[in-house]
Amino acid sequence: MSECARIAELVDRLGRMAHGLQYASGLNPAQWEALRFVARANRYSRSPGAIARYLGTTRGTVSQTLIALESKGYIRRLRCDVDRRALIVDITDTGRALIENDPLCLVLRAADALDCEAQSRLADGLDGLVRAVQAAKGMPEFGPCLDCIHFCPSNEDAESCHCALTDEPIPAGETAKICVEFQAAASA
Amino acid sequence: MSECARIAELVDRLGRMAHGLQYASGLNPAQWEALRFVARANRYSRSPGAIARYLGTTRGTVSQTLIALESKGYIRRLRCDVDRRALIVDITDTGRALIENDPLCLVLRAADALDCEAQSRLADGLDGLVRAVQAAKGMPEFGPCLDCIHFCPSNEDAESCHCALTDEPIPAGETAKICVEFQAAASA
DNA sequence: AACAACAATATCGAGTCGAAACAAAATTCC
DNA sequence: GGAATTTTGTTTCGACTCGATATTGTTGTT
Repeated sequence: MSECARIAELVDRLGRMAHGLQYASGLNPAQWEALRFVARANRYSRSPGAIARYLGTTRGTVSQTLIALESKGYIRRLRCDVDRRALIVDITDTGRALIENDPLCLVLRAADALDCEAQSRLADGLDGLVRAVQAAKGMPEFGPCLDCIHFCPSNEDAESCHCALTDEPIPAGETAKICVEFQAAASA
Repeated sequence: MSECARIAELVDRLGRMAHGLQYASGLNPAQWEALRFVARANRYSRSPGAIARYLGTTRGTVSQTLIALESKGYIRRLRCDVDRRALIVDITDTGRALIENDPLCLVLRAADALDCEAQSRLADGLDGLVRAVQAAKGMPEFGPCLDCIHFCPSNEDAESCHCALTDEPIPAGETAKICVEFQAAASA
């Protein structure tokens, strides 16, 4: 069997395992994935539509996933003042506490056992795969402001970076969060 | 962010992508995964129970998945003569043809773009992850007869290997198939 | 100001999932 | 040999997913 076929099989297997692990704490995989995203996305990206694009699913499905998460008390859905069609999703304290018990931490701990060198090689390999498939299927990229082409770091003060797209300042705590509008900057 | 957390995130993302890709040709992810397994498993491992263990799901779910696959004409379910509770699942010619269009081949082609060295490092890294998580969750391993502790290669003739567990001969075409009873042989 | 085009989300029906209850066949234990 | 136990697959049920359609809000044009 070629190395490629082995990789495809392992990806399949790992995906299935990750899927199974995420039936935990009364949530299902889609709910865990949405909650995780909400915890890591910046305020422009916490809408049902953006979540759907990130998860590669439909807005209808996300709508129901979020209703389920809200009824369990892990998120809040607030009507946006500027655009009254839109919803802004926020994680609650209970939700943040739940994330601490993320079932995928098991994968994380498994990765922890590898040596440093192997870790970064594995991460790079995975990253290449993800990018290649994303490109092949025309999926959006998503990434943190820090690595985005629209990110303008401030010269004077790390507190006052801003986004060239929205022309708004980016609070210090938000620069590492995921954004819908992400476009990879030039270098790797 | 630590390298480990990046790995966990990429695994999550890759899993979600694989999930989404598998809504294709009128099947869903569970059906693709079951069909793929049936195509690769030896005759002792093509039962609903074994499929459930492989996929990390329940027998009830697999039962329904198989009924769906049979109604679409991709598999057959035959009552076993020896144990009349058991079913043996067989892939049909239509099913075999469908597998040629496996949506996960996209991942395979993405892996193809990597250079040889990177491929085997990625495969080894993934393999380590899969094993670690399997061990942590007490999941069964699954593997081909060739790498199994019960496999007895024949001295005289490659045609007549046999299994020390069932004490039956293993046809030549079956030695690379996946088995429920798999136990990894000593060396890596 | 009216109207059309567009965008964000909600709703609905068909199909699926996991868990638990169930039935049938095989095995174990007296 | 026969009752209890285990194993195997199915059925049922409530919750969820998916994709299509409907609803509601926004924006641009005349």
